[in-house]
Amino acid sequence: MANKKNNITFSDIAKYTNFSKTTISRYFNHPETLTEQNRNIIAEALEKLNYKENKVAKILANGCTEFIGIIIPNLYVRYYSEILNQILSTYEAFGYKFLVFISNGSKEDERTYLQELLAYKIEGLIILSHTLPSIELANLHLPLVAVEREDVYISSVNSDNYQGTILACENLSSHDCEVFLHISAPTTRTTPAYKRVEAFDDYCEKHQLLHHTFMEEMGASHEEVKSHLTHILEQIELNYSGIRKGIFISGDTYANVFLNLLIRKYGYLPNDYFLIAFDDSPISREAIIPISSVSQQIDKIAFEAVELLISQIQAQKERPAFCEPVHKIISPVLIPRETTEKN
Amino acid sequence: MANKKNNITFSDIAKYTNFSKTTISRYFNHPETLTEQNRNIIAEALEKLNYKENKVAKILANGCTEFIGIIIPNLYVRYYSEILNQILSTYEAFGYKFLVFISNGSKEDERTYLQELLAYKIEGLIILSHTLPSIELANLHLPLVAVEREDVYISSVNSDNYQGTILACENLSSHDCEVFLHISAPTTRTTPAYKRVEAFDDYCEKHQLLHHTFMEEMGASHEEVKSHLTHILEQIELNYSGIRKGIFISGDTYANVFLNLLIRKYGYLPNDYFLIAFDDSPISREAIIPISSVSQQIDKIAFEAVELLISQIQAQKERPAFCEPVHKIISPVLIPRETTEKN
DNA sequence: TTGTACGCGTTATCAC
DNA sequence: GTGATAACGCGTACAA
Repeated sequence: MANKKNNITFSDIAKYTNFSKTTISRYFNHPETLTEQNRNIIAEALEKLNYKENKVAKILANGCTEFIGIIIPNLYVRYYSEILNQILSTYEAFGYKFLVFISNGSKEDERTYLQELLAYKIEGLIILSHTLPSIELANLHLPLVAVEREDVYISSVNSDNYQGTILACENLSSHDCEVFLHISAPTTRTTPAYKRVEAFDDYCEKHQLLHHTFMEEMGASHEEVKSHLTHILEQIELNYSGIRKGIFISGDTYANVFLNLLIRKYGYLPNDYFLIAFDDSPISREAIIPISSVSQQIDKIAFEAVELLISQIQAQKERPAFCEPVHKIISPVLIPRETTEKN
Repeated sequence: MANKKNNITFSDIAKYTNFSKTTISRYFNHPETLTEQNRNIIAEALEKLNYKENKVAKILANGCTEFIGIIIPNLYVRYYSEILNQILSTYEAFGYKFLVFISNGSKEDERTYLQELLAYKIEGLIILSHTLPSIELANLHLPLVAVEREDVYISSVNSDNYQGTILACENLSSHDCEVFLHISAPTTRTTPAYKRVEAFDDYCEKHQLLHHTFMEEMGASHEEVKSHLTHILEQIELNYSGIRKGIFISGDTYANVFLNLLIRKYGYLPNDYFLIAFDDSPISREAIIPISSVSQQIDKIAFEAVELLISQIQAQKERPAFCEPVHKIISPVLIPRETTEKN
């Protein structure tokens, strides 16, 4: 009944039921073409012989792996772990399985991951790492969606960094801030986050507001970040003392550190400080004083990314032609909290 | 040269080089059995025809998927995202690929994930979710390693929760705390974290210390946690005012909330409060006052889990007999920070 | 050292 | 409705 490897196959079921392998296959893929009686016979046999399906064989025969590859920089940054969380959760909706690689920033390694993913015949790729240029990725001729990274030659889903920044500025305006400050790590022009820099400047210049941007490399460790922000805080206290400061910090990990520095200095958040962060990761809500933040709606980004990818997978199956990159934008939402809405 | 699907296979390479498919296969799997000259010829052909390997076919032929399945509760909790991070990173060391499912706590769904994983012929499973009892998992007769969950019938890797708690208590002792308090969410006897409760009680009773355990359901949201801890803090202030309090909080997310409550009340950490948390996730270091914490050495746990799983996979290949469950314990390390080491 | 022939477990294309 | 038969792409006895 079972072969040496103790693996029940269609052949075994076929022998047992006196049908052919074809009929067993149809039982799974086109059950409506069988009589109910025969369906029952097969169902019983499957049960009795304890049949387990083998998708590897299925893939080889019909070419559909239902695999999507993911290359993500790390899971240490909240944004990434949450977006992976949301992407993996789309299994319920779409049924695609995910092969996940963590990229450590080495191009060499990342190319290895790509080869491995291609070898497993992934149907599409979601890429969050920013190591390889999009032109190289486009040359894979594989359905592909980038999330929050350079996306000149490939499809992508991003949050509207420009609009989100405007929301933050408008909130700071509504609190009559007298100087607008932007704290950010350096970004390059092709990066989605660069839009935050642009938007901040645009807004301040349009409304003729006193403003300044602190843009510097913050370092990788918490201690480095803390020391950089300590220095920035000193400058702010020196140059803008006594006036209402609206501070927009790109990234709420930084914002949390900055807030903690203020609290350790004063024991409370001084009245002339108004803080808004970006991302709205849990730390914003859990900070000692809950931090106002621009939420990226990560669940939507993830869902749209998978949906867009699948639509491209299907498009390519029908006509394997070149697809124009599609760029989707998700609107962010301002979550006002205590660092701006004081009472 | 290429077939209709534009897929180069061994056949194509064979025709092109006038070797047989077998020789091409050997080029990859036993290159030493070819002359260097022929190897070069084949290498050139592979290059010229742009051959891409197909691991799906390979799997079907030799049965080795190099897939490991992972079922993890979520990536919202830092411990899980970090352990997934570390597990995925073992690709460098072992080459196994990971199929990841997020379990939402439904048994039904989890069984679906298991079936899916089995259909893809995973060679082993790492399970962190605690939805299904280990007896059911053991019945899969699949190499299996549990991490930080009930593990009566299956192999596991856990941190030494008992020893970690003792380390915490010893530190609090060294600061001459007069009352020992333990704040924890409820745990059940078969859960690894239950050992923290036991160890705390054992230590306090052995040393005849005044002690109390606050064990209550904290709720899922930050706001709920905050409200529970506010209440606990009130009780502590009421019952133990004026004496040195050593507080052991199981989980540094809770510890951070508790610390923030103290700082918002006093503007600083009062001298009679000594705090130690468990887990040492980034929040411990990044809290407004860095929190002393018992580190679980997640990197080691992840590595040992994968290593143990692979050893079981190999053992089963050699003699597919029943394997006694193996339980590995990783020693935690106390990371002293400002909430205990005051100056 | 190299080639032949068959197997892995399923799907697809025809016939019947 | 059902059944042969040939793919799918690679590995491996066994033979040469």
